Amino acid sequence: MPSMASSNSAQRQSNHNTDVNQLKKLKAEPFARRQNFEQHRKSLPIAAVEKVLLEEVRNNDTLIVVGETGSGKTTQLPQYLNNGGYCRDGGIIGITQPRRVAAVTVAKRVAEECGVALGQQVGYAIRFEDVTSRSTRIKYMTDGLLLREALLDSYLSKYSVIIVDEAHERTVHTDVLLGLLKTVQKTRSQGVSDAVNIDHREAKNGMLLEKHNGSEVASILKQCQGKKLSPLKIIIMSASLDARVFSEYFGGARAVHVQGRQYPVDILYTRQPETDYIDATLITIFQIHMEEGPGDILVFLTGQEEIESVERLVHERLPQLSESKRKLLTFPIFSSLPSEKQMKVFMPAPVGFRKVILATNIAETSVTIPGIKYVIDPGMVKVRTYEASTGIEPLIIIKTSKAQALQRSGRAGREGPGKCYRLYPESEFDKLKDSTTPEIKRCNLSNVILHLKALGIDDIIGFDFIEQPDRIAIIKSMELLFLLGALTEESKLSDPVGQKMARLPLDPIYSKALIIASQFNCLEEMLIVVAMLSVESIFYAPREKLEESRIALKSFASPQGDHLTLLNENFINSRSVKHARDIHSQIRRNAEQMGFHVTSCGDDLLPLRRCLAASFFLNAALKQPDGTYRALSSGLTVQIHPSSVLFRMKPDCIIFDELVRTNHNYIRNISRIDYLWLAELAPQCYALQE
DNA sequence: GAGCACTGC
Repeated sequence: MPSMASSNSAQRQSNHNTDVNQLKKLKAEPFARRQNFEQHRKSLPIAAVEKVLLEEVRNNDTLIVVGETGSGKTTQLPQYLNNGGYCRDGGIIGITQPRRVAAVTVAKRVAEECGVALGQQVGYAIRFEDVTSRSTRIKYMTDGLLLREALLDSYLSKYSVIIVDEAHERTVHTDVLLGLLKTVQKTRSQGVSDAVNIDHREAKNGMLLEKHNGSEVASILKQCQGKKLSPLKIIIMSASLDARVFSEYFGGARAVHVQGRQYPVDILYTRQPETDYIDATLITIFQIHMEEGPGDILVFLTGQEEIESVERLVHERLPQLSESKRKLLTFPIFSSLPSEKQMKVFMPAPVGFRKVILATNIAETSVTIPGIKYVIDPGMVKVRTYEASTGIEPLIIIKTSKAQALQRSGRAGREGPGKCYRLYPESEFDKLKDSTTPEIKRCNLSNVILHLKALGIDDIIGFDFIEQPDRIAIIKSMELLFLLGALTEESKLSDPVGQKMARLPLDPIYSKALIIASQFNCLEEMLIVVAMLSVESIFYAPREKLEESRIALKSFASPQGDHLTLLNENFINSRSVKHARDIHSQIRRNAEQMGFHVTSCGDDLLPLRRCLAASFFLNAALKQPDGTYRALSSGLTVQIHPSSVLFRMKPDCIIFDELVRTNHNYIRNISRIDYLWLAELAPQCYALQE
């Protein structure tokens, strides 16, 4: 790897500087820090191509930048563009990230490098947090947030450049954003002068259409009036493997490659396929521990259950080793683990000990753990899929893609040369898919459709997605939106229901529940229920204290069902509670802005259950003689999940929030309703039989 | 009487 030499020397250089700075600390700190940043910036691989990049951006409306880990593209390119004059007329350089932490940490770093206060020239915006000001010129944000902004300003007119970072991850948000940007760019470059002259009576709902002839460019928002729209530069940043996909999508856009900076990682394969990858994992952990030099081990497993069993097995075998070799510590990490426990993986091991981190996918991109020298990759991953026929989203365990295997092995080369043990033969690696199936091909599309419709894009099947979602999945989701009253018979966004639903940052069913609750005078209560349903369970039951947590839970139980239980906080996950509170205050504000009256039904919670029936009617189920339930819309036989407060009570007619398939079809978060309410409140689905 | 990968608005 040619970049290695320069990387090492750069490191020595900066260490030397740090020492010198310590001596001058009192007098010259700000200056020294700036100088340090300057040195660091110049040492990044991307610095060598600054001029080339600026020239390519000048000559091309769309550019693909391919850069591996450590190239510096995320922090540097926006600064180059700023210096290159792309903010001159008040334009903003927007950089999107799939994850919130990335947006925040990169923005902080860049503000420091620029020597400005965060939120001034450099800022960030994520849900619940807007750290920008009128002077902000470089703005980091989540891609989902930019999509929301597009609902208010469909031209994204305040941005002169939009950089879509980590595009290879292909989240739903990224894919929808790419489609939108393509349309916006076209409109801004050719339709601008026409559009500004459009008769305003034609403009409705901030329409943004793909065709730009005559009155169809009705996409004029008030804020665009009298404003001269400048062309939009789009930059797509991606890791190397799939640059061609992006280039083709943007009409053969140019791609520039930027060298990465990573330490070399030795990849080792097994000779034969493993029949039991858990056992193979265990053997590999101990093999590394006995034979290899110091350095921590990162193991990629598929879920909590595997992590806990490997942890148990390691502890069972440890006593078989000689005493001096027992210095091995395990640390689990997965997203539902409370943050205090997650934090433990970041603590350095005591002297002489080796850490083994047992992780899910969370360690692939979301969390970077220092000290990792060895990666064990069994090659499996648990993913959510979508079955259009039933609407179920089952989790299944599948083989990783090549890109994913590469990402995992890269985790061993962040601080020095490392090793990655792939627990399958090299011939198997060659058979893996190049990249992971994009999320848009395996998820429920109702929110995507609602969003596109609100942007004025009516032809969803004809929409120019980078990868077309399944036709059946589109139709299924449109059906759902129609039954909820969000779409008209002509598949247009309905006014006001569809319009209001699109404005709320929630699942369509939850938005509908808020709209109905505002009419039934129980919005106060429904805002709480919906906020709680929108987060992972706030109840946390560690295995070792299962009984205790059950007793604590019982004191909250409402005999009317789980939704009412959520209204009534000892075994509570504080991260979930905070998240629910944030969502609650956001949607309450949204509701008020939309003119909803936030009133309470007081002690009589009957109207609340009627609202639940009126919005979750597609998730209604009837008890059958054998105590199981029949889900009315899918016809599936389902069972109440044992975690439900109604598990033993088994009311005749219920609505549920979600259906999960494990050993059985389990329904979760359930409320008792009256069967007759369905015909009364959802006649579009349930006609009374004569 | 069960166990759910990861994000995001």
